[in-house]
Amino acid sequence: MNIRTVCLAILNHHDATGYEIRKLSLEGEYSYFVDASFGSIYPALAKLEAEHLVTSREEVQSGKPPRKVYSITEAGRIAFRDALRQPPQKDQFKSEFLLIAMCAPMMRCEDLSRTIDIRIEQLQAELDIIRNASGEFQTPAGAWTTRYGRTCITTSLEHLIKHRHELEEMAIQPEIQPVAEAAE
Amino acid sequence: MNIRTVCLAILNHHDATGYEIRKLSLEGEYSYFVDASFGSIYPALAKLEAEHLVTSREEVQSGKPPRKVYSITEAGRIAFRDALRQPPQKDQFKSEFLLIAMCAPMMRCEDLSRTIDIRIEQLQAELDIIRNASGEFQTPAGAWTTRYGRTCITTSLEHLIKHRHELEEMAIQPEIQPVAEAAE
DNA sequence: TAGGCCATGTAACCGGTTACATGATTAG
DNA sequence: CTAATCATGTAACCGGTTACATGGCCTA
Repeated sequence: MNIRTVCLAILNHHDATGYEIRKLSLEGEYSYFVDASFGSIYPALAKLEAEHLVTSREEVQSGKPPRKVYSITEAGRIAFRDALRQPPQKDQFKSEFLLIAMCAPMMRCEDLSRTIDIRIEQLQAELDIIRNASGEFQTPAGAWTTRYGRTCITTSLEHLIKHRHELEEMAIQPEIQPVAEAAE
Repeated sequence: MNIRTVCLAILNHHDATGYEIRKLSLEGEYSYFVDASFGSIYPALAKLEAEHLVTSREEVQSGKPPRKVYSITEAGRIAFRDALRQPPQKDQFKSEFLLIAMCAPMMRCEDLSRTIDIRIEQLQAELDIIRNASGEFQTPAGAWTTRYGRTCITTSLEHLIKHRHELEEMAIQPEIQPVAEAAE
């Protein structure tokens, strides 16, 4: 999934500036697809314009820098439709967390617990993003996608909360100091 | 999650050649983390060796090309442990399929159905990989990771099977030809 | 006999990120 | 007064992929 196609996808259902596209790709309904940075979006838009797949108009605003609003052209819609039709490449679910989980026995319990906490927070943050996206006007297809995402993330979160202790038990337990005798 | 760390992770629990590391990253228990190609693995291993984090020995085989078997060193184990301890970067779940789902209304029903079929096959293939990985000798942590992965993928698959028709109804329905009158 | 598997490695390329340059406005 | 938000864009860099080079053995 390259930036180019994502730009077309977003412009396909509403006009937007490069700045807005980045926000959508990080926080909005499009965050499942990419995390795009300015350094990739602006050149992609410029290239799409050169190919006449999008057009742009400058909107001068008082107080703020002028916005360059892009719109998709008919040729762009066709190009996008064609891109959609060809078989999608394999979804990728890459998790650094799982690598850490797999190596639990070589971690100190406190480090592992902290890592799990962070992971839980990340999953909750993703659910928040989805909840916010659901609030906005959405197409039925957008709503379907949102429900799908929510289901997957919720399952992941619940499994992690339910089974984290099993993993934590595998970590290196802090040696109980024999100073305990002093308490007697 | 860079290739370098993945090589260390694999070598951390058994010796391997570059060729084997690639297979593990594509099909084995490590497929959650990367899909690494030769072009990245061999240079990574060479660099790790130059840094004394791994060592290698050549094993001549009859009939087959000689294997270069890598082992992790004590310094490598320490470097890996340190890498594990720092907070993991956000997991990424990037799905081209979801982008297509979001655009269901602009697709022909047959194309959409085909895409969903492919996606289901992919998910089933991933489950097969996990099932095979479970069969092998595994550490408890490996088993935990495997269960986690299986839970997430199973949920995804079941949701998709259960709700695919809702999405398919949104696609462009093939126009019913008024030739139907002929049947009367 | 064609294609796949084993096995290692290099070079060209490319898609992306990071950091930089610029600058006004607004909220804390 | 500081930090964040709005807003666009470029240049250097980097981590990876793709394709190439090489070659024997085994299976269909």
